[in-house]
Amino acid sequence: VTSERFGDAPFGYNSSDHPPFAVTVDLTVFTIRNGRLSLLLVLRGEDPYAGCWALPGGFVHPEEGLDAAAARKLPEETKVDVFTGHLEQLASYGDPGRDPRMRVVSVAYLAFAPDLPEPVASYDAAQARWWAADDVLDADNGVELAFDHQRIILDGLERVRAKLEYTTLATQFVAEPFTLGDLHAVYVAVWGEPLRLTNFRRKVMSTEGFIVAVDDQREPGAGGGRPATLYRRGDATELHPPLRRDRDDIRR
Amino acid sequence: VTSERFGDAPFGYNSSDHPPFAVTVDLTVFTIRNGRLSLLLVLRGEDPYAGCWALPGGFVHPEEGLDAAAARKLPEETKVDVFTGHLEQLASYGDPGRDPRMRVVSVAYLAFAPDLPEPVASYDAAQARWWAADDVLDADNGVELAFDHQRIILDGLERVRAKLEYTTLATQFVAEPFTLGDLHAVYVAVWGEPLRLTNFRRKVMSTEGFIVAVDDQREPGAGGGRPATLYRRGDATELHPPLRRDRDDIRR
DNA sequence: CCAAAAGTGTTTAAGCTACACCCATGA
DNA sequence: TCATGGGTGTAGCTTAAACACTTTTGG
Repeated sequence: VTSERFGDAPFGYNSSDHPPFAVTVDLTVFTIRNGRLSLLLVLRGEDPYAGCWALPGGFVHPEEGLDAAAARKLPEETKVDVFTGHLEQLASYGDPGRDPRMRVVSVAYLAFAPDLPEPVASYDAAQARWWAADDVLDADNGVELAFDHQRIILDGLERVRAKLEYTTLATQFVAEPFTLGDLHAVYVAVWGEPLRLTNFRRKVMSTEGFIVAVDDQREPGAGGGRPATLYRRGDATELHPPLRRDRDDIRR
Repeated sequence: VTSERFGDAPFGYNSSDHPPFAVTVDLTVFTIRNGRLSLLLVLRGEDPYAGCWALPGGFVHPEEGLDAAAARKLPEETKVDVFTGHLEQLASYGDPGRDPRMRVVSVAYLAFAPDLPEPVASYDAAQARWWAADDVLDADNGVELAFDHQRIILDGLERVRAKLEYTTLATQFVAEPFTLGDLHAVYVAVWGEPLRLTNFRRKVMSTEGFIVAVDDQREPGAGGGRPATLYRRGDATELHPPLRRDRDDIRR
């Protein structure tokens, strides 16, 4: 079938060599909301998986790169004009049967967003919303996920957690300028463990280029308290040595 | 064009929504040969890129998962009956124009192989061979690479180097049983830096489940010397704390 | 003055580096 | 016995965890 699809290619293949696949991008967009690591999901209105929650995404266009497709969908889905944050490829998922309609290979992307407005606009209500990652995965909450998106979300989560260890990407979760307490809250939310602020401060400050102080500026404490120094993101992208989390699954 | 390709899908899309792509897997197979980190390349006989070296790979079959496609190609390309080693997804590459014939998305895989026989069989000579990674990339050696395979190789290389830091995958480069010197040689080859054997030993031994001693067995020294204890791979997969390399590009 | 949040100092433990030294084998 | 590669002990440095303490604001 449809071997003429590539008939104008200089060296004609026939379609049995390269059956056509649909290629999509799926976005795992993470942010911190109310002190919890959260991700954006959209409610499916049509079968398959009508009524289930799914990662935002869409088909890759004919003349568009994979990264470009992800970058195009990102502002659309988060309802912002320009997306400021971090975007990277996560992994690809292409099991036969993952979409009952046809053979689809999905290239998943991982995005780090600073706190964005809840996308529950009037008519859009319940179509797209932020979910706390724990609530999505703790199953008993009745969140049903479409396709193999649970697998993708789990992979994305692990990547986020790992990346905070050895990169400066935590700063992509906070709006500038930010305090050390803000940054600390990101780590606590993502790793879900206490993490002493006092030693955290020392480690962050000792990594040159992680964060830079905004000259002499301060922020009044909310209900009293000493004003914190304000910072913005530095030039560094990797942490050496890394910030380490204790993992239950691995004992030293 | 060819919208009937998916005409039998329960919810008819038209092809403008999901133009067909070809999907391939490309393999970056790494091993240690003569103390150097090496990878398998095949010589292209046809245009495009005839006479250039390329990563082995091929089209994903219609009813085959991505991992399955990579696992199928791996023994074919390395000319072994069963591939023992490590295989994981690396990343996907889908820029328009990366293949001049048609739109191809390639899912690259990364494989760790113990030292395999040189695949230069008689009639096959110069069709596929192991290249030292440095020689492939140092450009002046006249190795021309097909497609965007230089990018893929660079990504694969960085992944190999990083993985030795925090996983036990170095053991996948040596045949069992092996000595601590063998394992040390893997790290030296991959990282390309001295690494003190004496402290390396301590770190490896202190990580429970990294390697386990083969009961009392020893190997005669080649040109004299004390016989080394023999080990096999343990159950552990991750290293805590990691083995750290010093990186030039990043200063603490 | 008190509560609250920010930030510093200090003790102690743990890990890592470097280097000296001992062990077991072949020639 | 010497050369060679395998393996251990240990002193000293560096990093990190824990916790007590000081600073600066609002009420």
